[in-house]
Amino acid sequence: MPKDTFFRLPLHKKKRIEEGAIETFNRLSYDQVTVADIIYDCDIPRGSFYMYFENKFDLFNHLLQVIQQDKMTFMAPVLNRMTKEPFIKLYPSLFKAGLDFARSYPKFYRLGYHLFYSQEPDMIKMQEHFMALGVSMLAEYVKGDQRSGYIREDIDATIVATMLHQLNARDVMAMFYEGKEDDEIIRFVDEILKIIRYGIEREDENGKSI
Amino acid sequence: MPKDTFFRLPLHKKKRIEEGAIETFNRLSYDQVTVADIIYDCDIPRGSFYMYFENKFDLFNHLLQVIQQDKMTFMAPVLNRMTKEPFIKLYPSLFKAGLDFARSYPKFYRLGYHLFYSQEPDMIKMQEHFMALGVSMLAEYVKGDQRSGYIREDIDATIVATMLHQLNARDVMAMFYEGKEDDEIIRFVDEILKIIRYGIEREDENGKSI
Amino acid sequence: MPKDTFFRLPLHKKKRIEEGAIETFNRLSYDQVTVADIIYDCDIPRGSFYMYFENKFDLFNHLLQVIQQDKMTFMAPVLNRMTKEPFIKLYPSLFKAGLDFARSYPKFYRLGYHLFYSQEPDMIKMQEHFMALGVSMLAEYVKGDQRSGYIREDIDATIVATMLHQLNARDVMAMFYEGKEDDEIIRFVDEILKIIRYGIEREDENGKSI
Amino acid sequence: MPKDTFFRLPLHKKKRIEEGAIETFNRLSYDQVTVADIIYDCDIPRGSFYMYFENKFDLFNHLLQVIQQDKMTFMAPVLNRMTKEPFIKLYPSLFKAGLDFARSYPKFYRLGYHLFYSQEPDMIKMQEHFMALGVSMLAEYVKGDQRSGYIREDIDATIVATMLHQLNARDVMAMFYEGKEDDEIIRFVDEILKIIRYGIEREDENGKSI
DNA sequence: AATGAATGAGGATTCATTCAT
DNA sequence: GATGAATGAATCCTCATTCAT
Repeated sequence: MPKDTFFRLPLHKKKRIEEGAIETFNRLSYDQVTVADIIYDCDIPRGSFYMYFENKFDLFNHLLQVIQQDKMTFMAPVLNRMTKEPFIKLYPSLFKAGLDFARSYPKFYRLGYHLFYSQEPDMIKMQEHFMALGVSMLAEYVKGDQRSGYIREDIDATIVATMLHQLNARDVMAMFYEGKEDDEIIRFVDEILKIIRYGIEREDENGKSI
Repeated sequence: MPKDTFFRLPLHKKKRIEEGAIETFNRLSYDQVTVADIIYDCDIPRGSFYMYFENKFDLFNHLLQVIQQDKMTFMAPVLNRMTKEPFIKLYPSLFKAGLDFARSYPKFYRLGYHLFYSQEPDMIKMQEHFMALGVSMLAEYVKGDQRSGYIREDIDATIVATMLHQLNARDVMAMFYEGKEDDEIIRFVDEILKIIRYGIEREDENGKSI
Repeated sequence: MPKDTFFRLPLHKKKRIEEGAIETFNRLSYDQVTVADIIYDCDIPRGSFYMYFENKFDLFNHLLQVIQQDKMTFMAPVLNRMTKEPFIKLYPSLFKAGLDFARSYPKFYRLGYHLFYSQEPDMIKMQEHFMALGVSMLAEYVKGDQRSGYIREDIDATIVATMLHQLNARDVMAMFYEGKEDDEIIRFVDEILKIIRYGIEREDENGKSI
Repeated sequence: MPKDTFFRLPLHKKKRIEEGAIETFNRLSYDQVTVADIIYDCDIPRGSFYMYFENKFDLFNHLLQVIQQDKMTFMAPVLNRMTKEPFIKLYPSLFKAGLDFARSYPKFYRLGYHLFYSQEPDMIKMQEHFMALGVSMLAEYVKGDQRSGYIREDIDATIVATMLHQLNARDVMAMFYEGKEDDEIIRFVDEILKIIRYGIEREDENGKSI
C-alpha cells in the first residue's frame, strides 16, 4: 500500500505519478524497472518516491488496483448480461469486451503482461491472487450453466474456469503483446472455444465417439 | 556452448559442476541466479567458471541439453508406441511418462519451469524454440489422428497441439513446482483431456448440443 | 559532460574533486588510471564518482575544459598582441607564455602530456580535435605573415603550423614532463625556430645555397 | 630477452611464433594485446608462452630486434652511399628507402607505430632507446655535412637530427598507419625538408631576411 | 619440456535505500 | 514534507601468472 503521503497528494500530482509509472512499466519489464526509471518518468525527486511508496512493488501493486477498477467499470455492461444468458454462449462477448478494453488502454494491458513474467516472490504471490480471483469468478458462471443444463454435470467447473482464464490472461495477453491483430486473436479464441465446447473427436452417426 | 576446457574436464568434476549448477537453478529462478551463486554451489573459483562457460546462459543452455537427452532416453519406449495407436488415446501415457521422468529427476524438471519465467532475450528465444519444437511434434500426431478419422477434420491441429503443449509444459510444470501430488496432477490432466476430447456441452438424446 | 549533480556540488567539494583527479592523472597515465585510483585521491565513495561523472573519460574531458579556460585567461595578453606584429617574430613570446603557464600550473600541463599518449578511441578523437584546433589557429597566423610578406608564398602554411604545433604540444610537453629546465627548453625551441625561419643550409656570399 | 628454450626451438616453430605474434601486435595495440591473443595467433599452449618468454614485453622486444635487423639489411645499400654525398641531399632517398621497407613489410612497420603509443614504463624506456639511437646516427651525418660545408656551423646537429627523426619515426609512421598514399606522404616530407633546408622567411634582393 | 587447468585480485558500473538539510 | 546527495555492496567479466601432471 502506498503511504498516506501519497494519498494526501493533490489529484493532478497523483495522476501524473500514476501515469508516469505506467509509462515506465510499459517501457520495461517489472524486473528491469529501476527506481531511477520511475522517478525519471514521473518527474519526482528520488526522496519523494520513498515518501509515497515502500518500494517498486508497492507502486506496481497500486497501479494494478487502479487499473483493475477501471477495467471493472469498463466491463460492467457485459458482466450484467451474464446472468441472463448461458455463460458459455456469452463468453465470446465477454472476451471481446476484454479485448476492447485492452485496445482502449493498451498501457494498462501491458502491465498485466509484465505481471505474468516476473519471478520476484511478491509478484508470484500476486499472480496467484489474480489467478484465484479470475478462476473462481468464471467457475461460478460455469456452475450456473451446469445448473441450467448447458454444461454437463460431470465437468469440473474449476478446470474449465482455469482453461478459460489462462486463455484470456496468458495466451491472449501474449498475442496482444506481440502485436497480433484482433482478427487473429479472435480466430484463435474461437477455435479454442470450439474445442472446449464440442471436443475434438469425430463421432459416428449416432453421436458416439469412435 | 561450454568451452572445450569444460568438456575436457575429468568426468567427476564435470558431473560435480553440472549437479552444483542444477542445484543453483533449482534454488533460484534463472534471473535471480548470479555467477556467485553458481560458483558457491559448484565449489569452483570464479575464474574457473569463465574457463568453462561463456556466461550464465551458456551454462543453463548446456544443462538443458543434458536434461533433454536424458529425457529422450527415458521417454523412448512410450514414443515408440505412438505411431501404432491413436495419439489422442495414448496421450495420457505419454503424459504420465513425462510425469514419471519429473518424479525421477525432480531437479531437472524445475529447470524447465524456470525456463518459462525469464525475461532475458536469450531465454525468450529459447522458450520460443522449445515451444515451436513441442507444438510441431504434437501437431503431427494430431494430424495423423485426423487422417485416421479419430479427430474431426475441422479442428485446427496446431491449436490442439498448442493446448496440449501448454498443458504439459506450463500447467503441469507449475503444479509440479508447487508440490502437488501425482494423483491430483493426473486428475487435472484427465479432466482437461476429457474436455478437449468431448467438449463441455451437454447434448440432447440425439447427440446435439442444446 | 559531468552530471548535474557534480555542478550542483558546493564549490569546495567540486574543487577538491578536481584537484584530486588532477593528482591522479599526474601520478599515472590516462590508460593506467582506474576509478579506484581516482576515488582514492578524491576521497569520495565509489558510488559518488558515478553520481558526478559518466566514466573516466567524462572526468578527464572536464578537467581539460577547466584547464583550457585557465590557460586562455593566462595567455590572453600575449594573444592580443598577435595581430600587431609579425607572428613569426612573436612566436617565441607566445611559446614562453605557454611555458610560464606550464610552470605556474605544472599539474595541468601534465594532463596535456597524458592526452597524447592514450590508445582509447575517445582519447584519440580528442587528440585529433585539439590538434586540428591548434594547427588551424597557427596556420591563420602563418598566412597572415605570408600576406604581409614575412613568410614566403611557396611555403605550405598548414605544414609550418603543424611543425610549430608539434613543437609545442609534443616536444616541449615531453621535455617538460621529463623535468628539463626552462633554459634548456627555451634553447631547444629557439634552435628549432631558427631552423624553421632560416633553414640549415650554408649560403655562398651571394646568398645562394651551395 | 626470450628464454633459452625459445632459441633452442626448431627454426620453423620459432618463425611461426614470431609471425603469429607480429600478427597479434598488428591487430591490436601493445596495451590491448593479451597473452591469450598471442597464444591464439601463435597456436601454442599457454604454458609454452611462459617457457619461451618472460612476458608480453619480452616478446615484443624480441620482435623489434628481429625487425630492426631486417630493416638494416634492407637499408644497407642506401646507407652505404651516405658518406659519399651530402647527407641533406641524400636524405629523401634514405627516407624513401624507409617507406619502401614499410610498404614491403607493413606488418613490421605497424609494430613501430604501436611502440610509440604505449604508456607502459618498459615501452617508454624502449621509445627513448630507439630515439637516442636514431638521433645520434642522424646527428653524425649532419655533423659530416657541417664539416663539408653544406650545413651551417651554427646549427645544432642534434636538434636537426631530432627533427628528422621525429619526422620519420612519428609523423610518417602515423600517416602510414592512417593509410595515406605514398604520394601524399612524400609531398609532406618534401615540404618539411624544404623548410628545414631553406627556412620559411622571405629574403630581400640581397638575400637578407626582412 | 610441454601442457592447459586453476586462481583470485582487480576493473567498470549499477542501484536500492538512507539521511542530512 | 521535500529534496537529492551519499553510500557501498553486488554484479559481471578479464587476465597474468603459476603449477600439477
